[in-house]
Formats: sequence, structure tokens, C-alpha cells
Amino acid sequence: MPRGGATARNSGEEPQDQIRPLADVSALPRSNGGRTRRLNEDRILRAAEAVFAEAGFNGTTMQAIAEAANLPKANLHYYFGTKEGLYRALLNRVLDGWVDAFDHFRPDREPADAFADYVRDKMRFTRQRPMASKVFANEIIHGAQHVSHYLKTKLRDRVNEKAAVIADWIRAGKMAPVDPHHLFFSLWAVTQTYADFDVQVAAVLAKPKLGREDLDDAANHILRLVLRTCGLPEARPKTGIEHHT
Amino acid sequence: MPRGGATARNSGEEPQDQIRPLADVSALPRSNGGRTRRLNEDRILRAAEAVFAEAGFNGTTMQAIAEAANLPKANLHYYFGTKEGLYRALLNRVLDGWVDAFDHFRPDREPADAFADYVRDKMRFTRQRPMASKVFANEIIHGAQHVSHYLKTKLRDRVNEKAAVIADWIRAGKMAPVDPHHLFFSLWAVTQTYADFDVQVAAVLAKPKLGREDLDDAANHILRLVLRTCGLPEARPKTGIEHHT
DNA sequence: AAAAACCCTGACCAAATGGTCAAAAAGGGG
DNA sequence: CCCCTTTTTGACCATTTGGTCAGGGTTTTT
Repeated sequence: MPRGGATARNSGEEPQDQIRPLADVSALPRSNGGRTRRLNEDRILRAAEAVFAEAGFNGTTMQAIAEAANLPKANLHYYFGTKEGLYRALLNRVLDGWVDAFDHFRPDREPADAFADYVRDKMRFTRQRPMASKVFANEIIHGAQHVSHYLKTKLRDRVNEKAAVIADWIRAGKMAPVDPHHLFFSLWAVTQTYADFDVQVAAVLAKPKLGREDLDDAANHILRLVLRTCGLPEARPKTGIEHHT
Repeated sequence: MPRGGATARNSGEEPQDQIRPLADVSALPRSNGGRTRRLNEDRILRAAEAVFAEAGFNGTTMQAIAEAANLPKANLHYYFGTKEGLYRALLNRVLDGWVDAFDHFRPDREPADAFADYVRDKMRFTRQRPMASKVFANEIIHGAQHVSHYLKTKLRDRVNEKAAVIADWIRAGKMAPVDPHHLFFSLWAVTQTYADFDVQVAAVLAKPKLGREDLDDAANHILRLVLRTCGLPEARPKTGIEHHT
């Protein structure tokens, strides 16, 4: 497959170890410093996020992304080479924000605070970028072919590191015994379910769409669930709407 | 693509992966009362479940299903008309088994027992038919275009009915206050995550694949999580390995 | 045995889709 | 204005894919 004259910087030509964020473009100070490029790439990625989230990789057509971005199809190929390249670039972008919430689990923190912050962060992400979550979920469901390396290295290491923190908290008697790994799986599951399966939740709740209050309710519920699971005292929610025991 | 074998069209080839023991061999009246049809439809649906789960609706080709079922493509069209028809038939089949687990929530039961049975059922389903779960998850993520009506009617009614049971249990002081709807969402999330996101869980646990023990661990964890959330006493797991608080 | 109903399938489309390319436009430094 | 790089895009393929169909086979009924 001969590459065209267009140079695709972000395409995934390499086997499967591109987890880096957008390749840094500063190498070429030519022209306007690649401003046009960055601007257009961002525009395309934004459109791609929405389309990929709704249709999945195979269901997404370059044409659809092009229309969503208001650009001719050939333009996408100019910037990202192939559909796969665009998808990889998008995944990198999504993955970046995914593990950051882990930072809340630090040994010096109080478990209850860490969990509260984590849940709040996750749910905010769910509210602000539900599409990103869906793109990721879709990738995993279909075998994580593009991110398996990432899962087995960076994510696993990160989880193990934070699981150790949880284990220490348990040993120190700061919280009830819980399997740290499965606790994380549960945390991911209950938070992401409101992004990935939003239509199901909305349907059951008889709402046309999940609103902010719904997600706040969800966040409160999740936090309660986590705190009880970890044997931690329940802090009253900030809004104070809830009636306490 | 999935199948590399070259043994595509042998008219007399018998499948060896069929594990459908027909109830009675002696008392069957006629050799055929639409039996061929049922047999073939089942065979196709089984193949379709695997392929759709792995590739999603758009990523699945009739050709791939045909190869997985060891039948010519035209045969699938003969039985199901269109790809959409096949998909819908599959979806119905999957949905059928999906709400049945709800039956455990009956007013006369003890909450702890009901939850235990529910979790066990769900996890057994996850173990035995992970593909079915993925097909469903995929459908929901992509907007539930084929099942939205089902979600808004049957599922919603069912959930409301069972939520009322939970609410009664809470009122009766049999369990701690929890939002019943969100409790269900959490239950679905934490159980299905082991089917839908199995590769992620396996990757983090450094296993090539989730085994039975992993799912048993998960089930124990989930049950503990649920019981604590509902303020119910923890029964010791069957294996007795765990030491309780 | 003949008719009827059901089953099977290779061969064949029309449409959609990822990708290519050449030529033209825009941009900018000298 | 000229030269070089970057960007833009319409037109154009090769391949894939869902779907059709006519004709042949097999089983059941009359």
C-alpha cells in the first residue's frame, strides 16, 4: 500500500504501542507553526469522537465524520492518513483523561475523601464528555484490539499501584476489607454505566435524556454505595437535600 | 476473516459443536415438523451471537456469520431475510433471558437471599453466555435503536415493579435506605462489567482470560458490596476461605 | 407416483466505502 | 514577484457487502 504524498503524522503505522498523546508538532516551525494543522486536527477529532461513539468503529464512515466536521473527506485523509489512524489518535486522546482520576488515591489521604473526589471526578467526566466514554467502552467490548497493550502495561501498573494504597488503608484499619482490584472494577462499572448505558437508564427513569440532577442523584448513590462497601461513615451530600438518618 | 479454514463448502459436513440435546427421541411423531428450520435457525443464531458480539452490528458481515455457522450466505437470507432481521431475532433471544433474573425480588423473600440469588444468576449468565451480554451492551451503547421500545415499556415496568418491592423492604426496616432504581443500575453495572469488559478486567488481573475462579471472586465481591450497601449482614461465602469482619 | 411444500445455494448485482491522486490554491519569506 | 511548503478538494478507483434469484434438491402430502 503506497502512501500518498500526504504525510500523516498521527496515523498508527506502528504495531501497537502508540499511547502517546498527539505527536508533538513543534518540530516544524515552518509556516504558522502548524497552527492550521492543530486546529483542523482538533476539529476533526472532535467530530470523530461523536461519530465513533454513536456508530462504533465499523459503523463509522469517513464521510460521516467529514460532514460532522464540515470538511471534505479527502481532508481527513490528508491529516490522519487512514481511518484507523484517526481512530488511534482519538483513542489516545480519550485514554489520556481516563486514568488521571486515579491520582486521588494517595496514601496520605483519608479514604472517604479520596473516594468522594474520585466519584465526583468520574461523574463529571461522564457528564461533560459522554462520547469519550462510549468510544472507550466500545473499544473494550470489541476486544480492545487497539489498546490491549496499554491495558496490560500502563493501566495494570497504575491499578496495582493504587490497589496497594487501598490495601494499606485496610491494613491500617482505616476501612473495611475489600478486594482492591474488584473494588476498582466496581467503581468503573457504576460510574461509566451512566455514560455508556445512558439511554437505558433514561428509559427506565422515564426521562427523555439524563439531566444534571439525574447524574447528581447517581453520584450520591454511588458514593453511598462505595462508602458503605468500605465501611466508611457517610458524609452528608453537599447540597444538603438528602435527609439523613 | 475470523475463520481461516478452507473447508467451506462440503455438503455432507456435520457440525460437531452442537450441544442441543433434543428432549425426546422416542416419541417424536413426525420426522419433521419444522424441525430443520428450528435447527438451522438455532445454529445461525448461535453463530450470529458470537460474531455480532465481537464486531458489533456494522462490523459484522453476513459472510462472517455464514462461515461461523458453516452455511452458505444465501442460506442465512433464506431463514432471516435481512441482516437486520437476523439481528432482531438475536436480540429478542438475548433480551428474553435478561429480565428473568428479576424474579428473585419478591415481597415474601428475605432481601439478602434475593440479592444473593440475583447476583449468582447474573454471574452465571455472564460466565455461560458472555457473548449475549456483549450483544446487548453494544446495542445499548449505540443508542438502543432496536430495543428502545422494549426499554421504555417492558423493562421500565418490570424495574418499577421490583423497585417497589425494594422500597417496601426499606419501609419495613428490612434493609437500609437505598434508591431502588439506582441500586438496580449499580447491580447491572457491576455484574455485566465482567462480561462486557472482560478483556479489561483480565488485562488488569494479568490473566490471559477470565477463569471460573475469577468470576467466583467477582461474585463474592459483588455480593459483599451489595449487602453492605443495603445494610444487610454478610453471609460467609460458600468456599469459606474468606474471613469475615 | 405425482404434486406440493419446503429447503439449498452458486452466481450475480447495485450501492457504499476507504483510500488515492493530481492539480490547484493559500501562505510566507526573500 | 518568485519559489517553496502546506493545505484543499473534486474526481476517481478497487473492494466489500447486503441482498436477489433462478434453478435444483429433498421431504411430505395427496
